[in-house]
Amino acid sequence: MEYNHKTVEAKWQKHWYENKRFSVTEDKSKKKYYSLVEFPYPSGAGMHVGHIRAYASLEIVSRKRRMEGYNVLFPIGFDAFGLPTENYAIKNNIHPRQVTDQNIKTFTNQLQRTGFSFDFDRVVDTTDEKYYRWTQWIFVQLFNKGLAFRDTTYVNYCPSCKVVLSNEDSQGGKCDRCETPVVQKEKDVWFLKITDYAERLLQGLKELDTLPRIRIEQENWIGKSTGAHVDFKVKDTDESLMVYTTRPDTLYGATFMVIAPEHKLLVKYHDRIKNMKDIHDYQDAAKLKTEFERVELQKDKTGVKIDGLVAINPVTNKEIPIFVADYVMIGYGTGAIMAVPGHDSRDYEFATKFGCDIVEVIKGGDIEKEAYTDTAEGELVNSDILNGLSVKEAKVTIAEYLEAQGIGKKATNYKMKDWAFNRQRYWGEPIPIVHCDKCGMVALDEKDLPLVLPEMEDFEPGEDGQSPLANVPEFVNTTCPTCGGPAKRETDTMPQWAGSSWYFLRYCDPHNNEELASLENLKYWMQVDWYNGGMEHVTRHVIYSRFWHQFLFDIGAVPTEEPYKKRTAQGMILGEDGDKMSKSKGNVVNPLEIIEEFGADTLRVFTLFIGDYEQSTPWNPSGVKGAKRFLDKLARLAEKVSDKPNDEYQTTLHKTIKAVDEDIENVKFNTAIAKLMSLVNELSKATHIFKEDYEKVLKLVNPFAPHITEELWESLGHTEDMVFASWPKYDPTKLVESTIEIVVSINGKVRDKISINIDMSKEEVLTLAKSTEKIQAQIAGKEIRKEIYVPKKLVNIVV
RNA sequence: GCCAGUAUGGCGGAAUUGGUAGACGCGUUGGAUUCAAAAUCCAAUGGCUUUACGGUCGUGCCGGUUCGACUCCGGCUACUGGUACCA
Repeated sequence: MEYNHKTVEAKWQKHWYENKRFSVTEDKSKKKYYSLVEFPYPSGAGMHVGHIRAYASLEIVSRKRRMEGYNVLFPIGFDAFGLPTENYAIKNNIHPRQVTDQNIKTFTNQLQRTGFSFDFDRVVDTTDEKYYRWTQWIFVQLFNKGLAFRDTTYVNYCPSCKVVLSNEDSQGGKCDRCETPVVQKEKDVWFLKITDYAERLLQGLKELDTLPRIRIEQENWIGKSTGAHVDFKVKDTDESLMVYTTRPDTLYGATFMVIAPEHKLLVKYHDRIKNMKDIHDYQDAAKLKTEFERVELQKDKTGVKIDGLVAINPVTNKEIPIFVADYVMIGYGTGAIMAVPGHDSRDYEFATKFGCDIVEVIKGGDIEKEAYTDTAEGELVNSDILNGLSVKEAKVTIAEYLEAQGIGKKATNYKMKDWAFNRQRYWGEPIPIVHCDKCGMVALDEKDLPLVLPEMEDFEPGEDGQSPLANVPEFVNTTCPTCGGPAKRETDTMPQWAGSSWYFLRYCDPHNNEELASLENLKYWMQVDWYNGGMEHVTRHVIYSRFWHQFLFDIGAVPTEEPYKKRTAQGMILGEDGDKMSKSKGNVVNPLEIIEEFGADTLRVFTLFIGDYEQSTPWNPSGVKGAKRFLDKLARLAEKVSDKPNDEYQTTLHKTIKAVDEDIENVKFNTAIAKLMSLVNELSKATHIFKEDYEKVLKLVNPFAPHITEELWESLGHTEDMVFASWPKYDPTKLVESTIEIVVSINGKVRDKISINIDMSKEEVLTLAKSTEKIQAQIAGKEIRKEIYVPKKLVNIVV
């Protein structure tokens, strides 16, 4: 019998959602479990099968946890501010609000058609003013603690989107969204001082249960390094030029210095510098270079020697030249370096081009040819007090020496930069700050939040990177909350990362109008027990949200320092052609089409069966029917159900219960399903199936295919639905077989198989093994040198 | 460049405290059922070789350890992701 997936699935979806089977309350009598998936950006294209797969993992876990007796919070929401919606709205002359509402409707429908057990009473929408009121509130707290500030910098600017981009949004010199080459533009922008939390963000990773590659990616992003600050006297001035170096032990090899084009030394001593015009020209040229060009041109070092200023190496006391070059960045360390060309390939290249001295200070290479950089270990030479020491010893000695002389001390640096927190577009949270001539920048009072986005007709961005909000005088012109005088509102909006940095907190108390979420609810639900999302969000989103969470912890708004206990990341489903799914390539698979033809259960099973969950894998359209056949077979087993127990398949059944349980916990959904398929194959060969056993099977399959299993469960006479039925346990005594088959090999090559009793001794097994016809033929006339018996596995005879 | 991951049949992928390589699924071939088809069921399915029994080769490449290596060690190659003048 084949079941009709359309009627069955519609029936159970109606039952679940109308009866709010997945809506939870803070029931303190039960253990809680909080499973979190990254909420989607509700694009106009709707979901693709990748979304289904991303959510399916914790959908399985959540349904399993419910059956295990947990009170499960499994929420969903929409990260709905953003450029695609705004661009679509402009193009089609519709308000982004309307577009967003429509897209959310589409997504919700798709999610429900797939049978996801989300708590739809807790849906959050970042563009809802009841939500972004609290996003703004958090910003105000950050601002009041000095963690939100404005600074003039050169920023990445996309001339097409007409927005300023963070470094993260403009990788490879191209706009993340539209691929237009990015240009540099001077602008006053908002920053969040995430660097203040760098060390804590790094330390907090120790507590996080995650794969090494996920942890390492975050560690690299934070980029901690340790070394020293060293002062280099500038000759004939009181000035010291401070550098940061991770290799103070190579100080004797520092034969010149390089400062970034933006370095303030150039301003302070401009009248002493004789070639100031050359330097100005160089600075101007550097400004024009985009990040992309800097990277592309990295092989060709450029720079200008400062004529009029000379530094002194503090340990050799030699005069060394100072250069300006854009391979030194103003934003990292002190914006100045000591160049050790003998042991740094960048410095080597620069020294060769500009004719600087190259001194070997660590033995082992040939600095005539190239920089010797394999210097994690080695022996110091040409280094006076360090001569003969190992690198390790030299680091200690020089550090003590520098401190004693007062010319340097240990220092730590982080690659991570402050978070550029702004966007010059309409469809984002307005930044709740007022600019007053008298009082400066003033945050809005809590009672004046939310600062609502004004209704507008025209969302075209202003010229010159201005936000469209600047075109609305009613919005811009206001009064100062402090002095009451005339003032102007900030017109930038927040970046997309804002709303997603705390949404998991709102789920704990989504309708609270007094605070972002009550401490009581947060204490019950937090931390998130398991958070699954994309590998691409491991650095930015996860770090940004951890930063906000640590800050909220510091001001007492949340009860835990870290938000997440465990983090996993799913692999992508690629198009049939092996490329990333994208509209432009035309290889997107629409889940609704699969649901129509094969059913939601089939789609769910197949997206998890297709490959290892944490690995990317191409979509295989013909494979879908395999999942469908499995479910049809499972349904057909109902015909064999009987009240009589059956011993035929007990070992397989209990082994499968154990394995499926473990596989789900270990994110091995593909093998869990494979083992269920094997079990169903075996059961379909059995003479009959004991009813209780069939129920166990249905429970195991239920998290993967909830509709059909509910239907079959009901057909067995159950009136309570399966959602809270108990998860099956295996019986350890049934895992052991009395008779097993083992392999007999000669010199490691399999020659025969024998059936043995589980408690036969080694001697008995070996005797039996040697007695078979095939083995006799193999060992006849040969000398047996060694006999190996691996209990329950194999016998190996060496001849 | 650096960091991480991956490499197994026609395809997606299983199997690592070293112990039957290819579970499970797709596809293919043959058969049953059918007026026929779809669906379903049964069987076979890594290469070469053999009528068959069997033999032999085989987990990206080269070498090593071991009774035994997809698994461990040394040396490469290719692809994917992240990151990048980070001092």
